[in-house]
Amino acid sequence: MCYTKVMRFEKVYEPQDTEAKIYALWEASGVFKAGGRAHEHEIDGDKTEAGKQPRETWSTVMPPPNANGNLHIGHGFEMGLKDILARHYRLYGRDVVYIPGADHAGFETWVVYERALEHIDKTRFDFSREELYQQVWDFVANTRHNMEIQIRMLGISCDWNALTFTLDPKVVNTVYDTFRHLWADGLIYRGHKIASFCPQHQTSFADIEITHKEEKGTMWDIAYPIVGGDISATDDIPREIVISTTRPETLLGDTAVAVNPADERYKDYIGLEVKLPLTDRLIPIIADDYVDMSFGTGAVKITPAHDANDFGVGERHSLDDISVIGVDGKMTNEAGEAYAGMVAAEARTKVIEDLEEQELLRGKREIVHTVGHCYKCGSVIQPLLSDQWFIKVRPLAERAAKALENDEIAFYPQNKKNELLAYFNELRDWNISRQIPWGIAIPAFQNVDDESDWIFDSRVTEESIEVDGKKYKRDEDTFDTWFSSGQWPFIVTDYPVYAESSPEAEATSQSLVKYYPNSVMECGTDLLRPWVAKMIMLGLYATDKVPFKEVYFHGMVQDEHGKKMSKSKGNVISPLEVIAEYGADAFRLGVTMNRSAGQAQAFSKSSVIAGRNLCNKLWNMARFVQDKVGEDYGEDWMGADAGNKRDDVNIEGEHEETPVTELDLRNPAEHWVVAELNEAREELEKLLADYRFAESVELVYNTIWHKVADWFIEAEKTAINPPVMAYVLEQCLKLAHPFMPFVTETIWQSLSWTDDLLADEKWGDHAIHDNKKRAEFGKIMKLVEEIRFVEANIPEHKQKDKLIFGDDLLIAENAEMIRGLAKLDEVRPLKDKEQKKLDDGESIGLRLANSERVAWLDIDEKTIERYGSNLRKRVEETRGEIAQLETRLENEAYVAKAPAELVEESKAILELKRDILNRLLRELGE
RNA sequence: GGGUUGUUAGCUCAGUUGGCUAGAGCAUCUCGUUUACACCGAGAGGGUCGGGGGUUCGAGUCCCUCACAACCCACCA
Repeated sequence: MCYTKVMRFEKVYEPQDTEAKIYALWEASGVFKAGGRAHEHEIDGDKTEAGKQPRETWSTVMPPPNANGNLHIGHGFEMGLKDILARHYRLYGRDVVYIPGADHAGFETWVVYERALEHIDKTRFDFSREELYQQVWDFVANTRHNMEIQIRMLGISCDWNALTFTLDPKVVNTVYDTFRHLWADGLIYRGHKIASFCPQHQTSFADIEITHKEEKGTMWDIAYPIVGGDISATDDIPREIVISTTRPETLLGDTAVAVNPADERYKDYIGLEVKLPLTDRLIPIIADDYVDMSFGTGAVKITPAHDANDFGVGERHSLDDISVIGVDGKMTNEAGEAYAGMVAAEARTKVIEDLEEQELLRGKREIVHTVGHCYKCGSVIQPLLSDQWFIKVRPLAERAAKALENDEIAFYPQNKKNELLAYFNELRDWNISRQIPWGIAIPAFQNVDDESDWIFDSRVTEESIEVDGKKYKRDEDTFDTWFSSGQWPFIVTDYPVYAESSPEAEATSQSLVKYYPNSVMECGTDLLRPWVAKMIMLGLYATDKVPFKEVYFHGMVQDEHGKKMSKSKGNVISPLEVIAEYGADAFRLGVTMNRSAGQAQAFSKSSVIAGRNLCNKLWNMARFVQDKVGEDYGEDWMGADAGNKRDDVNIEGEHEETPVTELDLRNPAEHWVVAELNEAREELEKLLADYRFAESVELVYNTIWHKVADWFIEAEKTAINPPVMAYVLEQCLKLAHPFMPFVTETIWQSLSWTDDLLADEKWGDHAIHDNKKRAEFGKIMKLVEEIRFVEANIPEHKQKDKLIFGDDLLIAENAEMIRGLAKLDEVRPLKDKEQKKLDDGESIGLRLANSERVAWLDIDEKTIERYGSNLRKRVEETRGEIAQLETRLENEAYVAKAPAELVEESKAILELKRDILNRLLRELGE
């Protein structure tokens, strides 16, 4: 492995020039592999060696992005967040794995392929399942690795060796295992019931795949003539029953009319028969509680084959079901000659016309109702009676709910737990079969002589098989993609399922078993129900464990104006375009800043710009440090040939960074910066443990820019101390690396004294500071700020001032630093004659009163007067603050009830403010 | 019809358990070529925290209520 020094410090950081090279470096090194490079060289040694404890693991899996698609901004966000965590925990020496995935995207890809078929005037029905599968496979082959390249562009530190494709054999095998176990446990059944069909795609959907939209529609009142019965005896009761419907075409499949048993209006009708309009059939009038008396006419047509509720009614009353609409959305032969072959919408018009002709239409009104649509093509969903595979979901959902109630999984934000609980509590049986060929074939075969005889068999490539002398025909359906991806965490870690063998027995050196359950699942709120819920249910079922210990939901990234991004609106922002313009680090920072868990928020370009600026700032800081430290820096501990050694991996584990033990902190600024960096690191650890990403970015930004660059580097310019500068830079790079990996690594590779990879660095020991010295720098900062304030507030004041100090050791010891920071002409002690003037009560300049220092700026009286008005403003402010504090402390209830420290603090601040006021007044000569 | 979340500076958003002067980035204004950085430095302006009420010594934060917005769920024909 060769890390040739290819990087040079250009004036401006150009991410486009280096990102790909840096990623290649990482990937080749093996740092992203499960456990990192620890097992490859001696850093952590052999785990079996006595005394060595296995490192604590940290793991996460990627929601597999569509293998053939392009990453969208949500992917970039989600992967960026996980990458922050992965890199962060590597820095802490954890045994980390971030497992990538690639999704065959069953339905999505199928839709695209079907469209391509249309172009060559073919349909799916022209081919066998195998042919179609192979064709789709070839169709997507050339774009198969599209998104993998894009993940690299984002700098994601995932273990490519662990990459799992959703059609990999191990996925299929485990999915079959699960299916078989569910079957054996009686949780799989072949359901003859209403399923939601998309007539365009000719497949059924799960409830969750249907989008409901409010739409205007028409409700028709239709008269069904009553046949027979003795109701004719009374003339005032009409010989018809009027029902209301929005879907008159389904009337052809009616097998009853229902009324509420408690409905006085229809009491006498129950048990009678009506003639179903447009047909010759007689259907009964039945009573069922399901009917809402207050809605419409209080009488409902019952079409068991085309409405889920009606199906239920039909079951209760043993009604026939007649399918009048087929899977293609067209009327079937059952609908009668006049309608067969028409699409449902046409049939509706014709039915209305025919009813009108027969004078059976009694009313018509416009209403707004909700209609289910295909989430992909927008077609109106047809509820059709069909045979599908279902999972009895109650036992799974109840177990999952219990795990949630027992807090086995922590949720960020917390309220998502309740949302999920509500979902588990209302979840109904899950249709897991799909009528598309691109997916995992369902391993089930049906006895050709006995429709009800289904067997499990994984020989899905055989169209028919023979078992015990009986011939079986395979099911042509495939699994719902969520059924397989719901098993993702234990599939990708090869975790032994159904307790067939112990996890310990399975664990080999290459095994990822120890990474299950995952430390965290991080994904968008949109995946709560379709994915996270399924993973919890199936994870518990297959492994007896929750699949992850914590779940973090990020909110959806909207466009710059807070609108949902969608292709149809044309407001989609591509992460790749952002990266091309600003770099991957800037993208990652920008998208992470200003966000909180679970909250949908607008994409903010200005945040990306802020991120870009930070990269540049850090870059230039590094250039400066390298320049001051010199090319030879580090030779004394790396050996004289250090410069040449850069060309090889430093596998001897020698010092690759500034040895902390050799650090000699020489001035207050150095003590201060060391303390600030130590605190930032501790704070960062806490923030990330709570998944407070935005605040973490802010912390890093603020530390690097407003602490290290603005104060430490500026202070250091007056007294260069190479080891400390180098150390501070290294700490900054480590602090920032999880958030902006490319620029920090590029810098690491460009510095003369660092070696190996920043991505494989650990937080080592940190330097020790002296608190008193640190506090001194705080005082120096206050003084400098006051000087800057004074100078900025004197109109037309351009000269460089001198600072004169009296009996003030702090200024005396740090005169040069203060001069540099405040851009003063000179900092010098009081001269005798000035002391005399002071003794005589004369002015020697502007007394700096706000910072508790004995010091003056040599400004003449006229200038001081000009400054006076500003000073008076400050006096007023201070008086206001004092008044506020006094009022608070005079409030007996406050003093009695507020915590003692708070009261003490208030008192202390009051003292300080009074002191400041006195000085200000003195400055003004009042 | 139910449920959830939100409404804080011009814009995009932070603000964990109520604690005193509400923060950041970007934008704006003034000044500044100074040993890295104009993708820069120094300084400044800008908020009655959606309206109203309540609890509390103290409310952006808790409670009630109203308004508006977004999202999710739902079998009303």
